[in-house]
Amino acid sequence: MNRFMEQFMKSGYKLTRPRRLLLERLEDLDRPFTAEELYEMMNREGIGRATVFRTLKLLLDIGILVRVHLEEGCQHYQLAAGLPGEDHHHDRIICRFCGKITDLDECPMRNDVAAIAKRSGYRLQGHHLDLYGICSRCDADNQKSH
Amino acid sequence: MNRFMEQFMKSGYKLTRPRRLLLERLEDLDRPFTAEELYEMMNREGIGRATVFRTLKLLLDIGILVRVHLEEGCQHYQLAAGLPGEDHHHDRIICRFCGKITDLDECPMRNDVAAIAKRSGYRLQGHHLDLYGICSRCDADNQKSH
DNA sequence: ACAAAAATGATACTTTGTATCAATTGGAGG
DNA sequence: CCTCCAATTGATACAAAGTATCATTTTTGT
Ligand SMILES: [Mn+2]
Ligand SMILES: [Mn+2]
Ligand SMILES: [Zn+2]
Ligand SMILES: [Zn+2]
Repeated sequence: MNRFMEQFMKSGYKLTRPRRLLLERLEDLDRPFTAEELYEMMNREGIGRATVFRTLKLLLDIGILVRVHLEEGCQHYQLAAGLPGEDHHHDRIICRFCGKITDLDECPMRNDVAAIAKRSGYRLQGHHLDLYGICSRCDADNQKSH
Repeated sequence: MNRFMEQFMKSGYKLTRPRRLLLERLEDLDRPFTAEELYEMMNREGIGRATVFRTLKLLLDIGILVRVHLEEGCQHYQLAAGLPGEDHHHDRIICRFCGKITDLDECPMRNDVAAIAKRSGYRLQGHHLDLYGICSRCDADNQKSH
């Protein structure tokens, strides 16, 4: 009964065997993953295709997962950072080598974003920022292997 | 022989009938579109499925089109803003109502992005920013219709 | 006009995701 | 603990999105 299961129960849905197994796997996944990757894992334990896709949709809805759009290849998922229901702010920095994603705790936007937006004629509602770079681990690895 | 066709020729590929027709349609498309939408348009003129998908890939490669990841539903395409080969900077503001995308001419990042990134242990390479809001046209329309 | 190379479109296929539905199961209430 | 029923499941068939193949056509340099 990990933190995901508790959060899941609160949502009112039944905590079934397939869902429990899936939520267990999530513990380990520290990288974005595709539906197909998850399906292959779960299918080894007998979980059906439809169930995996249905559950993914549920977890998005509940807020346990968020969709991630990487530079190439969309339709990835990852654990939602921070607490659900909170301000939906997901500025982040992504390693171009290994795909690791770290959420920024500070928003690096200038104060005059709103002004810039207004000049373009839009009423601003929100934003999403992705920084790209190389994480320290990959950076170190690449130094060595050269 | 519009600006796209000239740019296309320079790339060294043959300017064939299907490609010419497709590049003509692009003139009009001021919104992001899916491959399927484009296929349906072109198919009315006898262009085959494979050709449309192949040509899309070509145009991405040449830099006439860029891929756009919208909040919901990825895999859209739109005309590349600015000149190709230039700094790959595509910060933009997107209308949540009609999908209109306007590129920002100014980058609203604070000067200390690099510092924030460094604190997270990454070596920063670039970024991508999406602002979200309501465009002036949709804003006005919504006022009226209420 | 000719030939070679590039491109096309029909077709079949793969991949990714969804609808259907009979069978199963979790868990609320007795 | 047992019962019951709505919720859920997985098999299957299907739909949508994209790719490989290949015989035929088109483009372009000469
Ligand atoms: Mn921010
Ligand atoms: Mn910028
Ligand atoms: Zn990395
Ligand atoms: Zn709009």
